[in-house]
Amino acid sequence: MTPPEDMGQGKTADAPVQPSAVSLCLNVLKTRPEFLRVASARRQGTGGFLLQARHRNDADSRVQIGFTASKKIGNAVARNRAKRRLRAIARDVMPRLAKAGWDYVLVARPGATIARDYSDLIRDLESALRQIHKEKP
RNA sequence: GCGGAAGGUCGGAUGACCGCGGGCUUAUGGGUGACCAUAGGCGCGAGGAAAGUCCGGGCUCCAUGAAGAAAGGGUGCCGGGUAACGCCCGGCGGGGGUAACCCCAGGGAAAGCGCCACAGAGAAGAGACAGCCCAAGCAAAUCGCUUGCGAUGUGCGAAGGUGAUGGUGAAACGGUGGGGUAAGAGCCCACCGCGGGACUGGUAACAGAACCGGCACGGCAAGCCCCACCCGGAGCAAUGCCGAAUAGGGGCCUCGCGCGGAAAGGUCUGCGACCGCCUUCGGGCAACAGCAGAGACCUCCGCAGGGACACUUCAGCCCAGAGGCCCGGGUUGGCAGCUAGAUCCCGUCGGCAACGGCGGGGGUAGAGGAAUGGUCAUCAGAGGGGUUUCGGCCCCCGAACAGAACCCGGCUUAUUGACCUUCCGCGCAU
RNA sequence: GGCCCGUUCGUCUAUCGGUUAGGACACCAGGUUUUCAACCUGGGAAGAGGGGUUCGACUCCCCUACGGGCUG
Repeated sequence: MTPPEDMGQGKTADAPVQPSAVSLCLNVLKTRPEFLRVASARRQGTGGFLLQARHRNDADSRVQIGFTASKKIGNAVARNRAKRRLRAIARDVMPRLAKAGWDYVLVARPGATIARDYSDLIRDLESALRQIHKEKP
């Protein structure tokens, strides 16, 4: 497995303007209107979760990510665990495949998000991002 | 050894890499600065229930304070513990278990009201009904004879007696046995039950009990209620501060601006020493102190009324506004509250215990859409499955319930198992 | 987070501690009709779960589960 610090250092060396992986993931969607806007745009289901995405038509080039786990997932422990796993795969995949100026929302699925193998979740997100970017508006 | 009972402890360990939330800190850059950004370093980071929100508090705000009463709600054997509790401890009473032990909202039903379906004669203060007994009387039968009277038993039987008997029912106005009687009945007796109870023990609940009473007083108060005690309401999304933005609002409702007095002060009117200014030297102007007066206003006092106080009273405050309700507009920022507290551990003393006193020691989650995740390694692991030469070895599976949101004390509920302590019953050995 | 309320046939709802738990719509069967609808007749179907009080609980009390509302 490639050491992540090598990858990060290489990126910052090439393009210092681009935000690092950490700051990228810190932009989190919070309010209900933001979530509703993203949900009304494109969506792509996978084995472990549902991905929603939308290109904000503004000058801001940041990437924003939101996480959703409804009461269907289970009790508070299960909901938190699902969000953590989604956050973990987003941290892994998003710096490589996310497009500037887009909002993404990851919606947990009952059972699957917690039970599915971690490497499968990574592959799910990679393929889902490719699909969702391929779609024509 | 088997089967039980009670109480307690733990809630996997170590490590690697990549990440998360606070805190402290270093460097660089920016900024006058508070500070911000980036990169590092150090250290900390969920529970026994963090849960349910069922009780009790702290804290904050609301109402000016005190008292009282009503309403409403809660608690309910006794004593103790506690900040407090509906919690805990120790007793008492009742029930269950061979026992260890467990369970119980466990005050009052002679203060009153209400209810007790169906069944049953009857369901609450009681007598009706059926039945039983029976004087008079009636009927037929037998016997005697003086032939229309007497006797005997039988049947019916108004009035009267009786409360034993009565398919029932959750519950039936004491039970069993004997005596007694026309039939019966605590009518009488024995035992049991019940009620009262001097006295004794105990702080008390309560226990024991001489003696008395022939027996009345059914159940339900988690039905209303009575008694005793407790309780103001809302909740950290409370609340305070800073900033931004909008507005500088609208509507509805309730009650009000009264009377009398005082004159210390303000005020006003008159007089006005000294000083000041002006002067045509006559005086004039202004005004402090002082004196006298006035009572419009301020002020003060009294009375009446009103006001918000959930109600009433009193006190206080206010009196020209005071108050209540609703609608509309803006913001979705920051800081505080925010974690050391009725705290935990150890020792010792008091206490049966809950707990308390004293001494010593320990401590770092504090987020704000919300932090613990991912990939692994080693070890531990009650036990289960497979294999077996029954010593074992090897392989596989193998933690549950669950995440702080102001903080504590309890209760309740969920939960993988393991371990420890004490106790009871049975069996075996000595 | 905090504060409240509720749970009865498939659905919406009644029900002074004593019932076989009532009604409407829906469902099923039969009748009517050439057939369908409508109509008529009949039928099935419920007290969230657990404990307690009581002779007896949908009803009263406690606990749990689930659902809903309000709140800056």
